Amino acid sequence: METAGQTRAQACGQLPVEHGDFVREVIDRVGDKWTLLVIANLRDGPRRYSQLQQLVPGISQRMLTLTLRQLKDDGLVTRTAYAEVPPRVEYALTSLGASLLDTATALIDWATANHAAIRDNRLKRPSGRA
Amino acid sequence: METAGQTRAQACGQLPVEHGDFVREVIDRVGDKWTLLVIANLRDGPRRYSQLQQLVPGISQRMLTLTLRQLKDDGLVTRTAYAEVPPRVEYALTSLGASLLDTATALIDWATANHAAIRDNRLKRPSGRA
DNA sequence: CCGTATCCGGGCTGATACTG
DNA sequence: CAGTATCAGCCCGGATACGG
Repeated sequence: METAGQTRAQACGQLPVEHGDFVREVIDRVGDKWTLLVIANLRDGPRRYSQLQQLVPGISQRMLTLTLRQLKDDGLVTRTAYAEVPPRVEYALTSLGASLLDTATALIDWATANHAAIRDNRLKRPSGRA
Repeated sequence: METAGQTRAQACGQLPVEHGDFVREVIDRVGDKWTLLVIANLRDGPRRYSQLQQLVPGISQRMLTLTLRQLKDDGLVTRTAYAEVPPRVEYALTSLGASLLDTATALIDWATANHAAIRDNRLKRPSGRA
């Protein structure tokens, strides 16, 4: 289907924004409330469930589980369960997940660098915002 | 809450993922359904309202307006209305918006390059997902 | 320790209709 | 052309309680 489609899409030097469908599908995933943060926290290697819960401040068990499962289903992380007495489960990025890590990091960096400016602007130009 | 607790959480040259708050606030904005696509479509210069509506396939008037207004409030785009007989309004990226463009483009590129792989993985490893 | 299941509310979203 | 207004639906996401 799209194996060759995307190749020629950007042949003109433009961004392949035209396939809003694919992009939105992925952005919707990546751009949801926690995914990016979880991925970013796996940058330094495998993490345990409880570790991630601490690393991502406000996340609930439900959301962590859901995010992790989704990530695993999408092939971005691996899940390894050790059948030990105190159960231990580790999550790690796959190569696919790692490839997203760069972009994710960039986005987080941008957010960190510019969130103050955004807030500032938002206060200055109230055009009906809540 | 976590007002002071997270501030000193890092300090070792790591990514500032610890400020999940700011990051999430921005990611939530940027990562919503349409923002990224709209921004990407402003890469080549100012666009008119109706142009954007065509450029972003499935977007509704409501969502385009909302996204645009939000973007304007956040200082990522400018809105210029020309008092002409057929009303004309143009939207353009600010420097702040342009600085996000790089990252946005990277994310879109990633999505374009890997959406097939993700779909593939999703079909192969059903752990309860559709 | 690592999840899962259920309840439930809020906000985002789309469709439609109307205005300057 | 470029919005605004309203309504109804759906999914996200948090809290809680329970299972392996």
